[in-house]
Amino acid sequence: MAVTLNDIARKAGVSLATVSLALNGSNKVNQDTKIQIQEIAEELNYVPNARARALVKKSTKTIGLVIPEVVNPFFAELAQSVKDYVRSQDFNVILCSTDYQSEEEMRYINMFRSGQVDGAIFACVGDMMAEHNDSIIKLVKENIPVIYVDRDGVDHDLIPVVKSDVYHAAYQAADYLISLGHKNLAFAGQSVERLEGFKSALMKHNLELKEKNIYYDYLKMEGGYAVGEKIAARKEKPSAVVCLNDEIAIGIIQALIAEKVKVPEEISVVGIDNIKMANFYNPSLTTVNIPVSEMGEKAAEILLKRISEKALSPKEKFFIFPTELIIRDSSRKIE
Amino acid sequence: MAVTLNDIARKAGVSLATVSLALNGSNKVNQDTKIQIQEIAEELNYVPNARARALVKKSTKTIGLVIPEVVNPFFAELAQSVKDYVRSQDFNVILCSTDYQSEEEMRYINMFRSGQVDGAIFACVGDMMAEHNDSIIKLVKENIPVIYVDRDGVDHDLIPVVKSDVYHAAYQAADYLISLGHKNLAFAGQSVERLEGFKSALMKHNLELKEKNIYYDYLKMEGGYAVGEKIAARKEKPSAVVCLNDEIAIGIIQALIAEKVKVPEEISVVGIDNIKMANFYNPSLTTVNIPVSEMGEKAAEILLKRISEKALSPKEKFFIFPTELIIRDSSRKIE
DNA sequence: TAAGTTAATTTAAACGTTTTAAAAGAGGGC
DNA sequence: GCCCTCTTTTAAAACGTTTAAATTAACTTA
Repeated sequence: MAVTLNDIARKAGVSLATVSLALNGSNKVNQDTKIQIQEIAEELNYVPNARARALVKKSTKTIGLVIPEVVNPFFAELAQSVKDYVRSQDFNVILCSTDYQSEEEMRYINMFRSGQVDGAIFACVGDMMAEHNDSIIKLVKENIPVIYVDRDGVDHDLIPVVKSDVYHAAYQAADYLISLGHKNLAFAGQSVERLEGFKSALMKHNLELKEKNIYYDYLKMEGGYAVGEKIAARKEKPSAVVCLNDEIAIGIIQALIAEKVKVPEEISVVGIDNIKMANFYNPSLTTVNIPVSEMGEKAAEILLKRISEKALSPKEKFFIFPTELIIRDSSRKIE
Repeated sequence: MAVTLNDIARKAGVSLATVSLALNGSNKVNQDTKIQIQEIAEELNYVPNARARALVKKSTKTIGLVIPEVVNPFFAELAQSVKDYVRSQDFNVILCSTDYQSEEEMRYINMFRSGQVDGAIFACVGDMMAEHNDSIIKLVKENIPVIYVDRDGVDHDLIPVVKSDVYHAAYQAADYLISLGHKNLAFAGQSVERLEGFKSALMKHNLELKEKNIYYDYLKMEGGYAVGEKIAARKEKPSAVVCLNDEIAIGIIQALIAEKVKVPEEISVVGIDNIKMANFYNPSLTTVNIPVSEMGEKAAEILLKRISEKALSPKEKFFIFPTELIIRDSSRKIE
């Protein structure tokens, strides 16, 4: 059986309270006793029982990280950076991937209410989870702080939001393509904010947006591939495509190439995110960088701060990160 | 404040024990009382306190998953499948990525000893962590079951191992290239088992292995790129390269293309793992599939079984998964 | 009607910590 | 020897569950 404070107390001939105090470095226990107790603890290979400690301290030193999926470079990087930061503060992270299932997110919210975590980060694309915002706010009111990362359509005093300016990112991508001479632009992916940014660039240059140039399809690489095939099949093709993210862009390019449409010679394709693979893809991908690691770190940082401060309403509410156009080989001037 | 069993008991006019029994569906509490209690619990929005429950049940319904990094498609997929399985059994997973740091793995082992998890999966490439095997075995003796996934150089009765036959995978890759007429093969990456498999294929066909054709370099995409540059700079180049994994293969191809060496026309490149990107890369990557999802699910399954059974020594020890050659566009017959 | 059964409920201990208030001990000054 | 102060130690409550054992009530049965 695992050794407890009691075992040490017996062996040292002192009370269990003294042992607890000693091992927690209290200065009201005698130096000699303290050292002796620490030695015995060492000798018995004592490790404090995290479950018992969690009960009395009302804290598990664990946070929940809710993301749609880990098998997605963007969220993987987010997870990595969140984990790195909280780990430096002796916290752990429970991996809560929902696979885009609304009920699964709800299950996590309930798990959080049970006190298994001290706080949580919700990162989510789209607003399919909007129905849960009320439950999440309840969570916060029950003193489980929450941070949103890039979650659309949310605005509540109790929940800080860390986000990048994806509206601007889409604008940058489109604006850049237009500056290369493109006039017939398409957009792929389902994101209100990004689509709006895209539109605003067209508007600024008095370009028309054709409805058939918008592909609202599903978001992964396979979905991108399907869109690429559709584009390749068109008689009169757009000369450039802005994609919701790099994965979709890669899917589209792959399909275009398979259908003998040359990228970037015939069609320029631009992504958003700047995942690592964007730089290693062939052709390397022009994209708009979203500083996801910095965002994850910031989210983790403010979450832990809120956990330790226990103040219900945060002082700052928005943390917006700038995006940056990264020009590579999947885009080029139109002849 | 959060509502407790006591609050419900008071409101229902029964003892706290009855409430506990009722909410846990015990059949020794009267139907009517049970229903009444459940209604009150519902009304008060009661959620059992996971910390208290963990203390008395000596279980957190949480496992630890130790991997080098999530930002790596292979481990991301492993994490996903492990999470999916344990979640179906109402368990959670703590994400323990070590970033290849030995001390970090040790910190996790200590965390596990504190009873924050009911069991753990250690997935690790290479044997850089061999120094910890003793500590891990201690963990198991303290009744925290452990499963290894693809961890080399380990053989202990208390620890089941889930692995793929990577020796054979490398053999398959090399054997296939040789069957295409290649005679001057290179190998990239640091893995004893895979290199041995590679060698055995050469041996079988009486091909010579040149020392300069082995690139022991570091394992990520950037490392692959560096190797690709070195190969491109050689006067007399190998005609085919077998890589430790797909990421390295992609890095190599990217460098070769950048240096105007055509893949597969001049050099065939074959990976191992069959990550999703292998199918979307350009050229699509010939590789050897490792069924990582199945492996993750199996590991999770036997871990949970061991947790529930509490038997120290497992019946079965090895779970080996077959690999499969996937032929795509990054390899071709030699002229 | 007393003893025996069964069903429903409660009491109380247990899990292993932390922490507060109180007790005990040590030393000093008078 | 007594009081005071300061340091060190301890007892005990608390955290919110689960659960074995004990109690109570209601009902059978001889």
